[in-house]
Amino acid sequence: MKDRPITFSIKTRSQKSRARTAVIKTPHGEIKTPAFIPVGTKSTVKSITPEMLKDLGAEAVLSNTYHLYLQPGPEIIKAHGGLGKIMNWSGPTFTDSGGFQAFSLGVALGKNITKFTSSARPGYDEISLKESGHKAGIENAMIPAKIDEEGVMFRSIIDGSAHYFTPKKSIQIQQDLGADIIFAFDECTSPHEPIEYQKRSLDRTHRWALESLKSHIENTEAFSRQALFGIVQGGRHEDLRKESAKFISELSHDGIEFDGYGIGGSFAKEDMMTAVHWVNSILPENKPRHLLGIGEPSDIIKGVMEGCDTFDCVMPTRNARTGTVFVNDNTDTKDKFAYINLNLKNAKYKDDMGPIEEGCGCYTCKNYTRAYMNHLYKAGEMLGGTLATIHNLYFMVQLMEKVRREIDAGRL
RNA sequence: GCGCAGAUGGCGGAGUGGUCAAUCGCAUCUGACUGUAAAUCAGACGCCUUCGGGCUACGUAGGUUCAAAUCCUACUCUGCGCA
Repeated sequence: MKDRPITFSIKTRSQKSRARTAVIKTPHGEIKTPAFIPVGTKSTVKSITPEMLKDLGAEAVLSNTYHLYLQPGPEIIKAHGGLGKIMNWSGPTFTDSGGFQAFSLGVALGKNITKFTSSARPGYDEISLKESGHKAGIENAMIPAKIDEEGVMFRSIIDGSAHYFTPKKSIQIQQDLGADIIFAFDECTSPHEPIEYQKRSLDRTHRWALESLKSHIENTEAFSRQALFGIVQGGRHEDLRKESAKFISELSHDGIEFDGYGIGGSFAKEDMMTAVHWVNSILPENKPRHLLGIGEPSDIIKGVMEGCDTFDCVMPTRNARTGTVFVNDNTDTKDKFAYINLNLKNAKYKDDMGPIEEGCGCYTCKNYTRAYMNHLYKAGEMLGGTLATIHNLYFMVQLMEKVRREIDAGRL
């Protein structure tokens, strides 16, 4: 394993938890970890420019293979010189493999299912599942993602055309897209699948991991400039999670292993960190661990303490567009990371002359009032989404900076 | 003044004898959002309720009918046309 495109240098290891601070060096710059990676699915972080993204302090962007494959197509991105070039983002980039879409466009579609279940409300999910699935009126034959042993048959969400994704295909597309860090093709299972299915799926994901690794190594040019992360699955089951962590961390081809690891899949919110704990007990410490699709600030803190280094999530950007912003809660003296959500569309903000968050250093808070934000949403003006996205991402950046400070100071 | 058309919930606008507290859209209020089919989606939206139901409503006032937002009469108002 020499001359890999990324390096991972640990700076501080916490004595109190599994947290660590480190730096991931990529061909396009450094990422100080723990870090939050904003999601720019279709090669744009929705509603903001790369300059805004840079100004608010973000260090990297994560895009999606499936979406970019369908539109504009990998050849167009390649012709521009890659993902970073086409979107005018000079920093590090990640691409997700499209494996998550096997879930989000498959069993989850239209059914109000997320990757989280709730063990606190047994039976609840099954009921809402049935009802909402019926309500969505999606015929089984029309489901836009169907999984078999070799890959996933996607029905384009744009024009209905059929596209078969295999691990090899996902990797080839990701090589064309040219992100610094790419992910193995996996299956994100629904939390509602029984253990038998989780088991079968895990075997499949493991086979796909090997194929992904082989496909990447085969392309020596791409291999030399792009790091590949393997993905651990296994749902909520201890044996499966541990088996997966062991398999993925030991997997090699021609003596070459993954450059880092993604932790994916479905959880119950209450025991997500238990699953992450099992996994990180096994994953090697000297490589970066990315917790896929997480999350909410409180979840990220837990993930950091369990030894995860990078995180991506649509929550800050999506919530911003739908009117919800994160605000630090300084009244909570016990939790230094306490925060609350404000829904700026609420009537109570229509004459609120204060900024989203008092003392916040973001562009939005320095220049605009809550009343203005409320007005923008009510009027359907897209600037509302833009300004709130700036605030929420700035919040995440500040949160991670604080997390790193706390770890370096030996307090986390 | 005459003729024609029309008056429905915050607004627009369906409904033309019972299944209408009244389709739908907008507005409003609230909630959701965790590897983005998401600048989206869901719920509430006359009043009261012990959530079974009860009450008041479709310009106003009468009338017909077992039953009226729907039919008849008068009135008020609005629009258009003619004087």
